[in-house]
Amino acid sequence: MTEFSGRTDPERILPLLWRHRAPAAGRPTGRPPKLTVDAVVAAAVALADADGLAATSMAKVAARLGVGTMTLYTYVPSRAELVDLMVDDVLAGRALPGPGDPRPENWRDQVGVYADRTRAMYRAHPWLSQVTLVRPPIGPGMLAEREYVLSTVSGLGLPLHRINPAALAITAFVTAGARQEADSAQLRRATGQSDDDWWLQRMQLWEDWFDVERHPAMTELWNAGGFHESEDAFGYGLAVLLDGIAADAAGFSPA
Amino acid sequence: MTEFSGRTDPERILPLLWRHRAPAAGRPTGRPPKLTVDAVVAAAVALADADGLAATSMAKVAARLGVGTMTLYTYVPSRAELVDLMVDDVLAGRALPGPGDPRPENWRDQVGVYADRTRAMYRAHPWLSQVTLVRPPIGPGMLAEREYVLSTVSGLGLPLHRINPAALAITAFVTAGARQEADSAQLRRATGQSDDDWWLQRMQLWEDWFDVERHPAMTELWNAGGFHESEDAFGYGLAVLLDGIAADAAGFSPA
DNA sequence: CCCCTTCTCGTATGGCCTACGGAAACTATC
DNA sequence: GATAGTTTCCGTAGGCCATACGAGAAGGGG
Repeated sequence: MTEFSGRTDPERILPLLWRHRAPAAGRPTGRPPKLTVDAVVAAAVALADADGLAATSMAKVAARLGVGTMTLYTYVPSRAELVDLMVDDVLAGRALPGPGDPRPENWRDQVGVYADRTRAMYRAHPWLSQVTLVRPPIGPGMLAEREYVLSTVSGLGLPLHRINPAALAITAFVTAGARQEADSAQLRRATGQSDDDWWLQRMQLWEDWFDVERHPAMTELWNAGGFHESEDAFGYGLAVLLDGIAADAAGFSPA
Repeated sequence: MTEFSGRTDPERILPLLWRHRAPAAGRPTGRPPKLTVDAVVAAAVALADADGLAATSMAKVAARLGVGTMTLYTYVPSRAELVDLMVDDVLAGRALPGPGDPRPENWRDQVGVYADRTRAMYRAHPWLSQVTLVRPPIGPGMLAEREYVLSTVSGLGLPLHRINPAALAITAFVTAGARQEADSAQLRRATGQSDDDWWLQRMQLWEDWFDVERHPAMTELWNAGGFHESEDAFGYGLAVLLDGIAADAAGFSPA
């Protein structure tokens, strides 16, 4: 099941995301902490990378750090906040070019940088596909992403009310592809079977169940070999999506 | 966390998906069953619709049917198979036009039918967004979807190796949108708070954290009002994606 | 040496899936 | 009507999970 980010108290999670410590005015001190928030997040990310998000229980993260389970609750209000912190951490890890940083000139290549790094992020942290991002952690990583993608489409000449939709469409498509790849990798690990083997195993039973009459388009494409030598669907889809956005923008430029 | 479909033994799940009973040759009979597979699946879907997939435990499904928990294991090998059956059931529930059934003439409208019914499906069954479909149940519902989407792009004149990628890109984009909407609906239910309220609550803390210098494109678009009167991102994105596919196909047609 | 503050973490509760195996319910046969 | 054969029903038990609560430990400042 998907973990739901975005259920966390903003007054508590925002200072954590931006790593603002409490003012600590009189600093009365007390027992010194064994850990830091960063150490907890890093251990959780490492565990999730290795064993998946379901295996990233509070008990296992604590064990990896050599402390008792309940100690974690000193650093993080609950597991939900920990997941938010993990997510923004890896989002920021893409290190997308900020304002003033060097980037490709062509806007399509700029989108390419975003797509490549996002795919790499999901490959390194496939558990990310288990966390919905409809209410994302409002942290540095998430804001850097929005800034970068918006900056790539801002100069195209789109009308004002289409700039954000275009950026969101690009993000949605890129993320969908990266998530499918991540889910695939996790299944391969969990089952020891590749996607190709999985489909092959089912193809052997294909003729028992497949009704040619009800699926003429599939059958025709199959017989013509159209499933075998397919182009990469996400590369193709992103290319034509960008074509469509560019054509839309061109319609508003002076001819 | 996402539930992983596609981990199920094909020899057991395929007959269930297609509802082929064992031959029952000598039919020795025995104690008559209280339930059917369909009844179990229907109860599980109803429960998931109402309370979400996490709340759809074997114990709760059994309770809803008035039987002991372990009784369910007579009908389905495990919870994983039950989820597969639930998924194919609701996929088939879209009742997409099959070969010979009436459908819009224009291919864009045909895709529109697919998009609208898929969105409606995710609205009715938001738990679907928790199940990855990279190894989907090979059942009637899933095959009907592939057949329909492929049939809409088959007549465009695309080269053979781009027909399936185009169909997959459409599915990926439509599904990504529907899933975001579903996640949003689930969060609204779980928290009692709409997305707008959620963002508003965080906007109030915006100035404490947001650095204008690092986010010039966002800032400019915000000040110009580009976030307020935004067009629907998924409607816009699907339109330009189809534009891009059509333009690609036109490049192969005789001029 | 004591107080104050902070961090540490054992225990306990209520849930989850499902392996196992005995009891129950039905038909067919004698 | 008894018995055998077959199938379905389901209680129990074990090993996971998050986290509320509160007692005790470990520092600094006086």
